[in-house]
Amino acid sequence: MRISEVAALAGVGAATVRYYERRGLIAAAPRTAAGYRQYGADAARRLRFIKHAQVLGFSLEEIRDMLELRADDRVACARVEATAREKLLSIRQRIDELDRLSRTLADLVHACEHHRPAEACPILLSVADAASPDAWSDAGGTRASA
Amino acid sequence: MRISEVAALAGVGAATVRYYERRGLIAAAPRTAAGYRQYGADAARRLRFIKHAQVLGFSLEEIRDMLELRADDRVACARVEATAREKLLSIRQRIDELDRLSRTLADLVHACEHHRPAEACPILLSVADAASPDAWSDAGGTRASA
DNA sequence: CTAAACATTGAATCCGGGTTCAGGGTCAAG
DNA sequence: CTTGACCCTGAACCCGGATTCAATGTTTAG
Repeated sequence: MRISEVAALAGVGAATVRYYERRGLIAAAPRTAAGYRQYGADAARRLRFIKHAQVLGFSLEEIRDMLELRADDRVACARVEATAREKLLSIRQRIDELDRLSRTLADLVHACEHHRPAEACPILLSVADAASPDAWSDAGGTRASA
Repeated sequence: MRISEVAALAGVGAATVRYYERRGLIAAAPRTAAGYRQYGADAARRLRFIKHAQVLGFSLEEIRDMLELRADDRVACARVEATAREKLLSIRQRIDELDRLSRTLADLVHACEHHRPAEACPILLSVADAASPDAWSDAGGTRASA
């Protein structure tokens, strides 16, 4: 199939496929006599792998490295696992922090429910507790007119 | 204190502080006669809040929006609350996505634990094999944002 | 007084991850 | 044969988020 077909199957644009090729994430596709790239189903799978890995928080470079490990059979699994473990840790950490922030925010929204005047708005008074008390209550405005 | 001091307290570079000022994330600091920016502890707190929010995955623009809630002193509490609610929703969505990702990754890492040779690496199999990209497309497959 | 170590500015650069553009070829239908 | 959809290439551009540079001014310790 041609590039835009494989791209569509993977949910990316044709330009992105070429870009991945340049970046070494996918092999240079065989060409027709006219120079058109030709892809098989495997290419679509590989592209989907890349997208998935990206969604999981891997950078293109990390993904390329993982894909390259396929050549290096002996160590591959362990290295891939190590990379995945690292990502897992950082994702969990992120979840944790977001969770704390969401609880803080939820409390404040809840406290806000009685539509007070702005000077008494609990959010305005203390939203940033999760980060550090008072981060909001100074610097009287975000205006930065130079 | 001067710019590099406050920057150090927040764990960023002085250039970043100026950059944040330009971007409207922090107020323009008062200046000495010579034009040097002067900061108080509040500025450091605000910077730390920004860094923290960034780590949580908020863009500078989102962070600025959050901080601007404070700038609109006159606006009713209701508006503030609505914005906070929006943020809360997006945070929860984020948590949700990350949670799904972490479960997928954890499954894969777990499957990896017996240090198979690369031919059997579950992570690599998902790209190498026509058989089952499912490990990725099922658990992790819900679209990332939007 | 001098030199180091700060500060100022705007502009340029960098990185990641793409997208768009210009200026062509190719192919199938009518 | 022409039209329109597709493809090619390399280069330029975009965005977010900074960082670095150059040219110049200020502060401070010796």
